[in-house]
Amino acid sequence: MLRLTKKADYGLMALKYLAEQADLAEKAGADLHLTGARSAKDIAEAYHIPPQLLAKILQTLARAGILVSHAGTNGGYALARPAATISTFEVIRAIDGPLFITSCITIHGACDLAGHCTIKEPLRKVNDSITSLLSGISIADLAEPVDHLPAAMAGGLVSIER
Amino acid sequence: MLRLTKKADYGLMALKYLAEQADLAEKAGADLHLTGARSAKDIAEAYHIPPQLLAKILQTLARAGILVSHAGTNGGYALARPAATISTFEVIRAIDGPLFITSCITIHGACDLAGHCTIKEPLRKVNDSITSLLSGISIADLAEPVDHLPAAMAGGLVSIER
DNA sequence: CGATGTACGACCGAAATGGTCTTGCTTCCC
DNA sequence: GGGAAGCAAGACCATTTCGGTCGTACATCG
Repeated sequence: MLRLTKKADYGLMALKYLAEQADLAEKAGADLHLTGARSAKDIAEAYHIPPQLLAKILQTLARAGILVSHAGTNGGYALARPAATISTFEVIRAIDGPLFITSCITIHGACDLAGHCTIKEPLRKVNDSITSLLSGISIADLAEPVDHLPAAMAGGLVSIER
Repeated sequence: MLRLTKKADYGLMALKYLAEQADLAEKAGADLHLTGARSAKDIAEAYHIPPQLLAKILQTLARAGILVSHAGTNGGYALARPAATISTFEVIRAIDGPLFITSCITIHGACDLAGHCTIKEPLRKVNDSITSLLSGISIADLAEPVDHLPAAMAGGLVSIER
């Protein structure tokens, strides 16, 4: 249940990586017009993921305004904004699309089963809770050792085993 | 993203329905050994969902100990416990299986990509938050008009449009 | 015994997912 | 200017998952 796709996984990993690069570049005082830009291939190699697939993911991220791309030799991708201002929610939505927790809630909020689906209201709230949870977590939060996560993440630690 | 399957949807709807039936039966003082038992076909008709599919879902729930079944004429399914003690999490897990938010976290907690997946730790916490969120919502919460949901559901209402 | 209903496994088509290939266009550097 | 490095984008494909159906077997009540 509640699985996010491998693409989203990859996307988050790549963003985290780029965030670290940007951080390093900044600390080194580098005067690159694109601080910490890295090619899709580099990132793919770092994490052992299919380069072509990652490329496609990065492209969609760039289209969504989360990354900026730079073609040509020594080109690559870099964060379009500071890592702290990019939420995981935004990323996931850009990659996986605006899907909802319940199949019954469409884009227009209408239920296929007009009247007889009384379950959707409470579930919509669950949905909202999750979105706000994800919205509260930025790429920067992923990049740094996470001991103190945003308040949104408070909550029991239910252990899940089969 | 974060979609739960139609089966889980159906399962929750059916449980809600059964919870209401049990409630009615109790109020009427009925002395049924199985209070509010309903056949799969009845429920399916009430919500316009494929009867055979629902039957299979109910069987799964019965195997999970959430429902009790009674074969034969006038048989059917009823809640095995009070609706307030059945969490949505439990239901979803029974139907969809113990899947995790990130594909990288397996049952054994091991990551395919041994070392180089540094994203999983924070995501695991998100995962835990969601589980505890769902654990805090019972079937009874779904059945009654939901104005005051459990505290776990506090959180911003982020509106999501395409 | 027969009607009603659960139990369960095999099966199937459609859609989503994960991934590859090809082709084209930009930019840098020699 | 001409490569080489790199992004852009779309067609394409294999595999899995999902939603749903069918058939058969078994239980129970009247």
